[in-house]
Amino acid sequence: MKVADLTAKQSPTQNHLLNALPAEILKRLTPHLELVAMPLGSVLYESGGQLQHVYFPTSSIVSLHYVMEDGASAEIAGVGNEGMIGVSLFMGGNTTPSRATVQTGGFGYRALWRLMLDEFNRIGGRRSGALQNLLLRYTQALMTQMSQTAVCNRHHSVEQQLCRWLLLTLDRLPSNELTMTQELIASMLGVRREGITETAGNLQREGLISYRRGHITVLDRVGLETYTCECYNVVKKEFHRLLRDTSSAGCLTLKQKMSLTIER
Amino acid sequence: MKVADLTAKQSPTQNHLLNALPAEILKRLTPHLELVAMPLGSVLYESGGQLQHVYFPTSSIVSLHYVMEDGASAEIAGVGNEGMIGVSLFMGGNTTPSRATVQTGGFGYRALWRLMLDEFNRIGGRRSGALQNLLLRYTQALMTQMSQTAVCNRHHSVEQQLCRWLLLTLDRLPSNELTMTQELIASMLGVRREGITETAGNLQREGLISYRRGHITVLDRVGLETYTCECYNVVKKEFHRLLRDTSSAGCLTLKQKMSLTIER
DNA sequence: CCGCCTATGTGCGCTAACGCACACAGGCAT
DNA sequence: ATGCCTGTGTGCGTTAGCGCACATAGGCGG
Repeated sequence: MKVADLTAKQSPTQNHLLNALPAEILKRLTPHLELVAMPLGSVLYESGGQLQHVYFPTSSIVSLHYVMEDGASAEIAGVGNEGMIGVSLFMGGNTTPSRATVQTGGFGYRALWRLMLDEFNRIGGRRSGALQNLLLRYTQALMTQMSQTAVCNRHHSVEQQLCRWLLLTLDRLPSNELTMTQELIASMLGVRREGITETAGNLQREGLISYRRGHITVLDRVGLETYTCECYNVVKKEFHRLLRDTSSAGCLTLKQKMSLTIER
Repeated sequence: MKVADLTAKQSPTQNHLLNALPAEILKRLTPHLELVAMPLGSVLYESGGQLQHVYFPTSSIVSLHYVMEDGASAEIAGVGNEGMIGVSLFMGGNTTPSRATVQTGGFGYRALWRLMLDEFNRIGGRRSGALQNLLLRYTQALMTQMSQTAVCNRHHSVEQQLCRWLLLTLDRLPSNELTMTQELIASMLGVRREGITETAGNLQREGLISYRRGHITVLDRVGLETYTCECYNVVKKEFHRLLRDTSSAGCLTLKQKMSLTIER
């Protein structure tokens, strides 16, 4: 598939948050949404840097992570087509101590901060605006993800964490294949690369995944769910509860994913 | 000091958030703020439970933590006189997967959720209301704390984490003494009790703290700061940046704390 | 088709933290 | 003053994950 094909198929509604907006607001916003390529590794925000744009990924996945003084890092949360990068704008802080890096290359839409902020504070027919309402709910979902990351980091094994991470990433992608080196996964989870090699090897031996140099294919999603810790489900449920109307749009269902696997 | 003395001295302005509100709003709110005792161990919210009140601690400290299926737990963030319990109300979720438990007994003010929500959505003279603005900034500070907890859990030693935790707790208290068993600290950090015994023993040997059955006194605050990881400072700075005007009110300065130590 | 860069596999020894099993001791209730 | 409960000290063996040092192998560019 060529890049032209990919961009041709892009639409703001592929981002679940944008898709969940009332038609009126989306219409008002659309002319100001800029489609941008988000290549692997590009840094959307540096720690402490001022926000220029708010990003709505469609086919890309972004990792919010903190880089320590000694260079080690740890992911705090991930953001895909279910979410948005730039919550701190609406919270009033405009910047965060964490960094936002593209973890899976793809596309997304962005809008200038001023525009989004105005819309956030705009008053609809009754009390607060629909955008504000939606984004605040998303913020809470994001907080749940952060919390659960903290819990998971404390108590769960690398294997459990890898499964959680694979599942969360998978849920943001249209297919069963992640383009992702073990090195990169390791740096996301904040563990050794060898640790990932080992656990991924186990999962492959168990027939749950298969991989080749930088590509991981999930073969048995349900199996992964039994290997992961409760953290995955906590996050998943909370996203669903808070963003019901938006949680399935444009995303393949489990069934569709399974059939994709079989085709392969 | 008797309980009567303690309650007599209570005022909503001892909570930094309340204190930072414009006089007009605080005046409107005050009649609806109920002073409540918050004894050690009491549960303000159960995981998934509906919020009835929003709490503003004055002399108490509350721990937001997640309890796992196997009973183990981990703290996600702490809330003292700098903050508020019940952010999820404003975010629109009304409930969270985590639990809120009083970790240091004391007092606080609470208000019925309906009232707070109305005030949150009330429109001031210009764009959004002052309460909304303040609480959103607090929410971001809370997110920073959660994020840093995740990072710290991943990369730092028990000793570093204990120092961080002691400092964060100390910053919320009027004196240099924490009333706190090692068992409780361990359950907050999600580590073994023996691990705390050992580390606390080291810190005592180094002359940084001294303790006796359930009471820890910080002797050398600056020393602790050199032992802790960067996480403490990240959280501290971010709180200060986001809530400048509120960050010192009612709180003893370092100097005052040191002199308290010397008096002792 | 070849070479090379980069990703992955594997094997050490090492350490922090765990789990468990006690021994001891402070301080509140009687 | 005397118990006794609860908090603290200590000493094991065990283990997950680390750090390092390589060996191998996939697959892209020439």
